[in-house]
Amino acid sequence: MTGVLVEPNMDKATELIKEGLRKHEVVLIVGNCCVEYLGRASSDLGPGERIVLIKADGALLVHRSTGYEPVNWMPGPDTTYYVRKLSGEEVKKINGFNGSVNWQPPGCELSTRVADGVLEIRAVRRQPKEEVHICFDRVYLAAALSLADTGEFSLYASEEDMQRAILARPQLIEEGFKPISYEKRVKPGFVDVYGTDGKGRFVVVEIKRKTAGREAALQLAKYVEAIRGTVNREVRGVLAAPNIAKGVQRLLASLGFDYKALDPRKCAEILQRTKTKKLAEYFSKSE
Amino acid sequence: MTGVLVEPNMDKATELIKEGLRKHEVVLIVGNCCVEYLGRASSDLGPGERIVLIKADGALLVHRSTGYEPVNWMPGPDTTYYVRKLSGEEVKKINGFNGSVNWQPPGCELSTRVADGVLEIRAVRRQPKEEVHICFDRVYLAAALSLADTGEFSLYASEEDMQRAILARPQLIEEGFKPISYEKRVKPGFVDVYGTDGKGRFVVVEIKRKTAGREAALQLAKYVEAIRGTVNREVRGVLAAPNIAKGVQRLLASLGFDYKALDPRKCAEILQRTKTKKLAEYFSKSE
DNA sequence: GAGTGGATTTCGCAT
DNA sequence: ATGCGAAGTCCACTC
Repeated sequence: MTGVLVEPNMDKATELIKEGLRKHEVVLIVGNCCVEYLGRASSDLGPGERIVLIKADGALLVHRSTGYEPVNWMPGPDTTYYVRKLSGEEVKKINGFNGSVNWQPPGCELSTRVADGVLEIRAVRRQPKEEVHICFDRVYLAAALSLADTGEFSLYASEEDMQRAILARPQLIEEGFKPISYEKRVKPGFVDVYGTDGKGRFVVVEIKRKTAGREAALQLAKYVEAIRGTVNREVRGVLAAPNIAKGVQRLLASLGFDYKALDPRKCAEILQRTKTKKLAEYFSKSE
Repeated sequence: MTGVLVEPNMDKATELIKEGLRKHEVVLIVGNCCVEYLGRASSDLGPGERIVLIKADGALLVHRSTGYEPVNWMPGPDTTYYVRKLSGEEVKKINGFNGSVNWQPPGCELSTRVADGVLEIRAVRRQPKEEVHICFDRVYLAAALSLADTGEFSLYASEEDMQRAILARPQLIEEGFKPISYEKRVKPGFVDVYGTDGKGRFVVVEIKRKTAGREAALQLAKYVEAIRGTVNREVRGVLAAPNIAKGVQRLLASLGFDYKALDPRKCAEILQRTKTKKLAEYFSKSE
């Protein structure tokens, strides 16, 4: 951690903030401010005490005292970009800053200035073109933080995880199910998982990691119809989801499709217990 | 502002945090921590230095050093709920805390405890059932903040605002344009604004608050076709948007429709300058 | 309470 | 760069 100032005067606060921004540290400001936004929309926020967070990648958040979302913000620059090394033809993908990189990111610019006891912070972004202006007339707390954070983040049971779990253990759908492909391209979109059942019929599996609603059933119908138009064999539809919205069960039945309860946490557990492959590795030589 | 502690020991930090939570203040913690989430999904976040923000309504955010989004979070309790007054039958809608309310919200519970020099914060939510656990082994900065924030937030130029601006000042579309109705029901959906031009032809206006893409032109085409099928008069289509995607201009021309540049900020300014009515008030006696 | 649609959505991946 | 789809989306509104 670098510096914390409590009830600083504007000059001291500005100095700390400028230095923190220059070093790409995380800057934290609590104070009385107004905020203006111009860009994808326009907004004005009258005076009030707020928390402003400027992150190492230039992301800026203005938080009020309630609510999950910031009242105003500027996303960080798009930190995924390619760098062609000067000493060769190697192309490298860089995600975000890694501390040693000390060149300006292409997307976002932060600047500060003080005039008449008012601290103004401007964040400007080029793509899309937008600006956030913050004016502080009081600063209660200012901090420039050098956060060391290498902890790994794991999220279990995303939709892709559920796909992987099904490919790793096809009987999650039903005994005899054999996957042929995943993300199969059809006219209306992509089929989550595609395979055959114990009787050789084609099976289209639509996965939802949350309660399956009407749109899931209709999406499945689109895919099944699309495939029926291209193959000369019976095609079944299976909706795999942790649960199913009230009434959609009947819609599904009227469409002639099946529902298979599939718990994402269980998928997460399966993926944790069993050796997992990447999706592509399940079909190294198939369509 | 209530209290700020820099490099406090765990007991002092805990005391401040507990007191801040009890008083529904905004609590800010910077330190080394692990985070676990259980609920709609599951996640684990290994050790690292982060910023934790707990807001007055119980919303909890765990921010890493980069990115717009918190790595873990708990939304505030659903703060829109109904209270039936004991002294009568009146039913009142309450949105969030207003400081004087000192009873626990029904949605979320926060608790803290210290064991072996580790500060643990637990946030539990009932609907949907989920939990966030944060364990700090180091705290660099802890603050309990009483933020006075009554500033009004205004966002300009939603699509509805643009509708209102057009109804208030029809010449934004073109001289001679006379609105007949808004949100007119037709088979495929709703026409944003519907009216006549200076030569008595019907005009269908499709509004986009952002760059109009291909889908906007096609949507307009659907509406125009639908109306052509029901009336025996010429029907024009006008796409009103701040700008138009490359190539869509030509699509629009080939469909025989017009494009009218319409800046949402200008709409916002018009609505600010002119006395505004609610949408319905423009057509108190028409369909 | 559940469902529907919008967002200054953000974020990631593919083309 | 653009476009598409998912998200622990959140959030406001309607039924």
